[in-house]
Amino acid sequence: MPADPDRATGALYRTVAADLREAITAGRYGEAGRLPAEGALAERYGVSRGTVRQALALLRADGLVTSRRGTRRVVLGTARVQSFSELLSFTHWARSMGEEPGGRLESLVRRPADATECELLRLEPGSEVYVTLRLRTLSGTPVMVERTVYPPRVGEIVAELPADAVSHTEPLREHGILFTDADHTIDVVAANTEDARLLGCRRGSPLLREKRRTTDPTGTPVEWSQDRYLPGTVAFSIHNSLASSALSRHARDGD
Amino acid sequence: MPADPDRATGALYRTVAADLREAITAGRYGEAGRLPAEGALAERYGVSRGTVRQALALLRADGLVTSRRGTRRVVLGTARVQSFSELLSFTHWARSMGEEPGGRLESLVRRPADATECELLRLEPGSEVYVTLRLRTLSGTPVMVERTVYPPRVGEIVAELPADAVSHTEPLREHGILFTDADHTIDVVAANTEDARLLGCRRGSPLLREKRRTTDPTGTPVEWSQDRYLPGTVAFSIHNSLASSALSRHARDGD
DNA sequence: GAGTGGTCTAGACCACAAC
DNA sequence: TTGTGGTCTAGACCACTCG
Repeated sequence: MPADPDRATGALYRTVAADLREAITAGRYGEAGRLPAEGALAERYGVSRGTVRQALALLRADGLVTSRRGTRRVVLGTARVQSFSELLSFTHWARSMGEEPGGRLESLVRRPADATECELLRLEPGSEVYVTLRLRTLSGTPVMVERTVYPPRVGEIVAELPADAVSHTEPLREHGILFTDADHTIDVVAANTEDARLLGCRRGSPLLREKRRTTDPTGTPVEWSQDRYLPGTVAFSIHNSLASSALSRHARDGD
Repeated sequence: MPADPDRATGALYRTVAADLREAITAGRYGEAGRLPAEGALAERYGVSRGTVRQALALLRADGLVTSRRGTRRVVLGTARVQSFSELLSFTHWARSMGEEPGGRLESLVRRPADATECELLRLEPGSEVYVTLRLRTLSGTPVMVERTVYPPRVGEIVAELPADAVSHTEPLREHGILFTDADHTIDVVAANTEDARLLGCRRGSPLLREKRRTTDPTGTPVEWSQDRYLPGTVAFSIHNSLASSALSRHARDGD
């Protein structure tokens, strides 16, 4: 049973969105079919037009439907349902695909943060951070090396986890650490000696790198991570439109 | 003079959003400062609260501010302004960075579409497509190889362009071909013989690949492209939140 | 308890697409 | 000309955070 973020809260517009999403995925409006008018949907669901528009905004952001003044909305494609949580948690993601996630904590050290880390985690100079190095596997096969830097408040909790704990984001959530916003940067990097040893590839061979900075609801950074994937194991997908674009392309930015 | 998507239309909420974005970027609310309440902003701008909320939704989608029930919004970071058009057009993007975009059309052929292309461009089996191969440069240095497949309607226009035309999206816009939605997939691929020759790298060396399918306002596909970048030249950035996530991670998907 | 953002309503007018 | 989505308003109530 897949999680359904649209029904996460009791909000009416989420219910409407979930229902429409289901109908679209089931092909009930056709491949490139047109949706009913907003007014018609409002009547069908017994809600106001504003509520229907909130629901449709969710679907539009996901790239499920278009929206254009003057004409009905058109079905663009079918859903790629992946919750924010699935994206941040390797464990959650793997399980949602039916794969068995594994991992090994290679090291966990506590040390003073360097200048970059202080800036990214918004810490006072000289603060200590907790740094983890993990090897991640899918069904036993090495897939990714993960280097994460935690601020003290979060690192203290991570340090208490058993070394063989598979998921780390779940225990953190139970301790009241929430992940709500993330900035990702994706590029290619050459494997260093450590990467090569852990992943079983050659030093210098290419890896897909995702750098990620995650914050909690108050805007306080809770983690800064650098994940390196073996080529051919994963790909990242993004939807994008004239109306809303959270994706951008940058010239080379250092390490 | 940078383009300002927020002021693109005469919509009030875009004006408000542009103003707030400017204030945030100028640091007028501090590094992790709190925004005024929605009601206060409504009064300041002389608009209703609903309009203020529309404006704030734009900033939230860009990862500029948080939003949480019960407390004021918090400034998350400063703007990474990049329009949809900058993202799709190599030429537009390069110029916005102050670099000189260059390019060379290596080949343009017209041939029957294969099964994959028919599906992606939603064409009848046996339809013809136009396929281009371009080398893209920044200030004379090779950066990227671009292979694009166009449906007939679009390809006919591209085929008429002079071989030394730098931009292709701009002429297309003038011919009434609009780009409004795109799906991107990012991964790593090994350079083939052709890539290596054009980019001046070794065969088999890693390239950052972006696959992209773009549609117009009616949902009709207008291009399918595969761009391959030399490592260290570009990176892709995405913002993401519990409220809206257009990003997802996939297990290896074929070619 | 006071302040704040989240949700919902009912209505209005406009800009645009399509017939 | 008709129908559609885009924009805007004014007001209401609720859920939540914080002191």
